[in-house]
Amino acid sequence: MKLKILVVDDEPEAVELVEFNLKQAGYAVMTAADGAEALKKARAQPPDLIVLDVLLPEMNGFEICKTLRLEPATARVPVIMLTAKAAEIDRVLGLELGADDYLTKPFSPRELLLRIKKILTRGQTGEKPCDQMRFGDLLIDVPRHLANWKGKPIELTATEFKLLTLLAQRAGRVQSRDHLLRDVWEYDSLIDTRTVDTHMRRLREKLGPASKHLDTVRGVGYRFVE
Amino acid sequence: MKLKILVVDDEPEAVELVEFNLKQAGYAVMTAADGAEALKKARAQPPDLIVLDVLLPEMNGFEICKTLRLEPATARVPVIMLTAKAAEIDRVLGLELGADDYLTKPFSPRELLLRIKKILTRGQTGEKPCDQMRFGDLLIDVPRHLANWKGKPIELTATEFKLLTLLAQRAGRVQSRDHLLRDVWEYDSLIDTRTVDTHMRRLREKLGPASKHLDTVRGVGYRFVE
DNA sequence: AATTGTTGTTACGCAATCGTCACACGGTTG
DNA sequence: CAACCGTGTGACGATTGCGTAACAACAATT
Repeated sequence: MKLKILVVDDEPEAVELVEFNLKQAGYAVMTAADGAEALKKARAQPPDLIVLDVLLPEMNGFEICKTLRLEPATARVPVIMLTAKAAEIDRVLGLELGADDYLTKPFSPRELLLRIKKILTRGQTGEKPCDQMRFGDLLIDVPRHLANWKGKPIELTATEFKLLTLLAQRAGRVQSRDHLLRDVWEYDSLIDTRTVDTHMRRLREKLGPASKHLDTVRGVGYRFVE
Repeated sequence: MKLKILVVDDEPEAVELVEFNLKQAGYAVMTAADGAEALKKARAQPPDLIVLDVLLPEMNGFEICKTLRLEPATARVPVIMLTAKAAEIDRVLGLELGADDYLTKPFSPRELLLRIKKILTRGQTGEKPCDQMRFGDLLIDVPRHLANWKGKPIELTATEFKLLTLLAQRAGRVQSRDHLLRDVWEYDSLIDTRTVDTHMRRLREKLGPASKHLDTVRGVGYRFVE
């Protein structure tokens, strides 16, 4: 019994690429090119997960997501958003839309598969979407945009919070500066700057004792340890 | 019924060398000098495997690979990439491109034949170089950039870790100093080959008892044994 | 317009790391 | 047995990478 995934994107090439990779990975794939088609198919045959591009003609991904959430048949289907700008991430993952994850284009199919697998296996174990993360005394609340240390709030700027969240979500795995620049800052070029270092410093400063979670892996990047 | 292999390279000499060796080994060989020709031939008569040079005029190997993956007729054909720099290996082997293996130039025909044989006999069990490796009490976690010996972490520098990972991934096969320099140090052939010795020494030192996995093959190079 | 807060860049110093050299050791060969 | 070759070992400058601070650009607010 294959798991069904609905892929919504108006670019046929993108759909094909994703579809191929998902089928390769053993999923059953449905596709839709616009919002109306997506809603129709999702209602007729609720999938186990939806990959949803934000930039669509007429009805955009946000509206589709909202609509899906309102209808009982599709309210609980996990959604992964594509092309969300960094500025929109909070909204996407927050309670307003309730997407389960996001990816910024261009993304590697590998990355997408990992996210999908994570979400789908999470469903089996009955865990709720972790918009809240706790590591010891450190609490990160993504939708509320708050970080706590032993109950005491830590005031972080938008960039710092994004950086922290990203590292925490990928806890354990080392993130290179390039990778962080791409995901937090949305730079596609490999420009050599010390921007990441500076923000890591500010983040550590504000985190205080909680900064023990932030590891430097010399010559490679940074890592969040639990 | 001979297995068909498509060789794509713009240098006639390289093609000839590979072609000769493959025919010698009992394969049927098709050749192409550029991307367009390669795609055309691959579509017309899908081969059992493709040897693909990255550096090609006009359309490079990455694009060809992507295109091949998108078309049903060629999507499942294994690809071995040539001339990938060490920095690009992850991308090449990742799901984005989905190559099955790679070789850095210059390579020995023998090496290429081994890789080809391995892939073709592998059959449909889509084994990919996994990102966690265990050898007895030694655990190597690539994304986390960690090495463990009986649960105790071993602190390695970036170069040491790369060296260990590379040897472990090619477990069993002897790696010459030149080969290691190309893959770990990214073909800075200006570097003294004794550098490898020094790093092997440091690696062994830090690995402690786990260094029993690192064999010296006198007059040839080093080998990781399980 | 001025102030405040946030962000990205630049400069610089320190320390970890790297590559090289010189020498010691052991196996190999004649 | 002695000369030789290849490797292990230790030490030492040179380099690199990172943390830090100061600065400039920019936006938001007053």
